[in-house]
Amino acid sequence: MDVELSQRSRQILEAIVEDYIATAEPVGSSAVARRHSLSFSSATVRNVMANLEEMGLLTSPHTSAGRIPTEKAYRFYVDSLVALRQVTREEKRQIIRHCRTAGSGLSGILKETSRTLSTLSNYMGIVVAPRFTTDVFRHIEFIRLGNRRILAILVSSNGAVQNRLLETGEDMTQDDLLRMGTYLNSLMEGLTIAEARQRILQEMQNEKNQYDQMMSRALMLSEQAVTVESEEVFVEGQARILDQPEFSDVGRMREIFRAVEHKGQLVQLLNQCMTAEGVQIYIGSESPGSSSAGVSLIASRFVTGSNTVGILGVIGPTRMGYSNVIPIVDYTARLVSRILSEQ
Amino acid sequence: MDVELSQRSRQILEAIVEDYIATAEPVGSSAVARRHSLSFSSATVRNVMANLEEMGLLTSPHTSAGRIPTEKAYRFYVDSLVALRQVTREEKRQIIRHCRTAGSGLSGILKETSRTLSTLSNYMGIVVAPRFTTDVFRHIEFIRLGNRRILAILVSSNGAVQNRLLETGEDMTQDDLLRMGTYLNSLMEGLTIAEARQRILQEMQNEKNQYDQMMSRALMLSEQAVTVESEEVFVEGQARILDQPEFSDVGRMREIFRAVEHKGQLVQLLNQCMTAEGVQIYIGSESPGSSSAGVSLIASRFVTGSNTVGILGVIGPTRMGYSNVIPIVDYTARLVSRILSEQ
DNA sequence: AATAGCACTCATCATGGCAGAGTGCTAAAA
DNA sequence: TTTTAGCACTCTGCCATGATGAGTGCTATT
Repeated sequence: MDVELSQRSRQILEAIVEDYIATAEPVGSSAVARRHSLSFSSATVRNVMANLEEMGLLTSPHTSAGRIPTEKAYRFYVDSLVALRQVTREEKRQIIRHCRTAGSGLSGILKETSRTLSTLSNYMGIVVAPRFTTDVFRHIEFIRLGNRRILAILVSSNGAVQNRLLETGEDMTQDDLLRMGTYLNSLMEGLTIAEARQRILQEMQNEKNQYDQMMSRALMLSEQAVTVESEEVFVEGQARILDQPEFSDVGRMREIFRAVEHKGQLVQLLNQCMTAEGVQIYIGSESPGSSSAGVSLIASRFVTGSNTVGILGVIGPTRMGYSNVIPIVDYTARLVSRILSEQ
Repeated sequence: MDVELSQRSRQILEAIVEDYIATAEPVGSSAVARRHSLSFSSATVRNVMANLEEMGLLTSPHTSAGRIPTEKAYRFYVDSLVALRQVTREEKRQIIRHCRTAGSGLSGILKETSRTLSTLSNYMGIVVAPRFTTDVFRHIEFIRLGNRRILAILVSSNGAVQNRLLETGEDMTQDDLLRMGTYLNSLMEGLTIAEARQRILQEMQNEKNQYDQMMSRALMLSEQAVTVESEEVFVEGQARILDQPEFSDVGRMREIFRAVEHKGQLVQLLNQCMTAEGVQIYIGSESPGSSSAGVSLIASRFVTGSNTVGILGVIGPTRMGYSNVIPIVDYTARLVSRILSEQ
C-alpha cells in the first residue's frame, strides 16, 4: 500500500493531480513542465510519468492522451502531498452565520449546515443527525387532536423532536393524557431513548401495571412514540453535481441520485465514520457502497452536548478540491459540535 | 384559444399526442395510419397534419421528420380528448397503504404521499403542506434544554408541529416554563396561528403585562415561537426525471433541479392552485415560473379538518402520461383530505 | 541522469456518400 | 369534392475517409 517516491516524482504527481482537479482533462507531459515551471523538460516528465503509471498511480485513457490520476494517486495525494488551505475569514463568517441563525430546532441547524457545506464546497453537502436512540430522553407529551387521534411528541436533550400520530381504541381526555405524560416523564428521566424503550417494555410486563388501565394505556402509547423512525439525513446541493463534467453522462448521475434518494446505503457508509475522530476521506471504490465509482466522500463526525454523534461531510467526484474541502469540513464539524454543546 | 376540429382531425391529433407520449419521437403519417388502424391512408393523414401544423397544434423538428405536439396541442388534448383511465384497485391499495401507515405526524404523511405520487406516476411527486398560519392553534410548550436554551414546540390542530430553539437572557426553571405554557395556551385557544400571533403582539402592548416579568417573558418567547418558518415542501422522486429522454440533455435538467432546490418559485406557482377546486393542469410555459419550458404540472389541493389547504401533485415533462396521472392526483388529493379530516 | 529529436498512435473534426424515413404536391380514383 | 396513390424532394443518421494535432515511447546525445 505504501508508496515510496523520489522528491521529483512527488512534485510531478502533485502537479498532475492538481492540474487534473482543475481541468478535468488528461494532463500531458509538456503541460506539467510548462505550467508548474519545474526545472525539468517534458521528456523527463514523460519518463517519470511512465514510472508512475507502472506503479498504478496514473492511467491514460488511450495511447496518446495525457495521464489521469488513479484512486491510488488521490489517496497518496491526500495522505502525503496535499497542502491544506486555510479556511478563509469570509468562509468562517459564512459558516457561523448560517449554522447559528438557523432558528428552528436541531433539524433546522443541521439542514442549514448541509446547505452551507454545499455552497462552500460546490459539491453536495450531507449531514446525518445524531442517533436519536443514544440520546438522552428529555420530555414526552401527548396532545389530543381529535376523538381518537393523539399526537405524541418526544424530545431529546439535543433538542431533537420526534412527533408521531397515534390512533387510540378509546376516547381520552386531555386530562388523561396529561397524567400519562407526567407518569412517563418521571419513568424515563435520565435514560437514553433506547433505554427508555427497554424500560417501557419492562413495565408492560410488570403485573402490577397490567391491571391499572391508565398505566397500561400510557405504556402502550409511549411504546409507539418511542419507537424511532429511520435516521434523519439532510442532503443539499444535489444540483451542483450536475456541473461536474464527469457526470455529464446521464447514466452515472442517475446512480448517484438513486443512491441519495434511498438514503439507507448512504447512512451505512457514513456510519463507518462514527468511530474515528477527525476528517475521514473515502475515495471512489474505497467506500463499500456498491455504485460509488468516481465519487469521493469527505466527512467528519460531530458530537453533541449529550455526547451523541452525528456525521457531516461533502460528496463529490474523486476529482475533488481536497485542499479546500477538507479544511471546510473540519472547521464545520468543530463549529457544529461547539454549537450543539453550548449549554 | 378555442379550437374547432372535425371528428377526423380530433382522432388524428389524439393518435399523434398519444404516440408521442409513448415514444418521445416525432410521429409520422404512416405510423398514425398504421398503428391506430384508422380507416384513412397515410396521405390523408398527411393532409390533416398539415392543417394541424398551420393551426399551431403541431411542429416538425425539420422538414422530413414526423410531427411533435405543441403545448397548445397538449392543452387541447387534456381539455377535450384525453380518456382518463380509472385508478386501478392495486394503485388505490398502494396509495391508501402508504398514506395511512406513515406513522409520524403530518409531515410524515405528506412526505410519504409525495413519495407515493412519484412512484405511481413515475415522475416527480410534490406536496406543499397546509399553510400553518391559517391553521388552528392547539398547543404550545417550552422545554428546558440547558441553562439558557429552550425548545419551543408549537402544535396545530392538523397535527403539524413546529419546534424552535430559543436563547433566553436569564435562566429559567422548567417550572417557570410550565406556567408560561399554561398561560399562553389559554390565551391562544381557538385562534388560528396568525391570529394567535396578533394576540401576542397585542398583549405585549398591554401595559398591565409589561410589569409582570413572567408575562412579558412568556410573551416574548412565544412571539418567537409563533413566527412561522417558510413553507414546508416535500419533493420526492427527482431521480425519476433523469429517465425521461427529453432531459438527457444536462442543461435542461439542471434548470429543473435548481428550481426544485430553491423551493420558493415552486411554491409560488403551486399557490395558484390553492383557490380552484379539482385537478389543475399547467402545461409548459402556461406556468409563470420562468424556466419551466418543457415541464408540466398536475396538481390538486387538499383540505384538512380545520379547513386549511395544501397542494399535491406531480411534475413531469409536457409529454406526460396525462390519462394516468390526472386520476391518480385526483384520487390522492381526495384520500389525503379524508385522512386529514378524520376526527 | 537529463534532454532533444523523431516516429508512432490515437482522438477529434470536417467531408462526402448512402440509406431511410417522412413530407408535399399532383394526378387519378371514388 | 374528398380520398388515395405515386413520386420527387429533403433532411437526418451513419459510415468511411483523411487531415490535424496532442501526446507518447524510444533512441541517441549531452
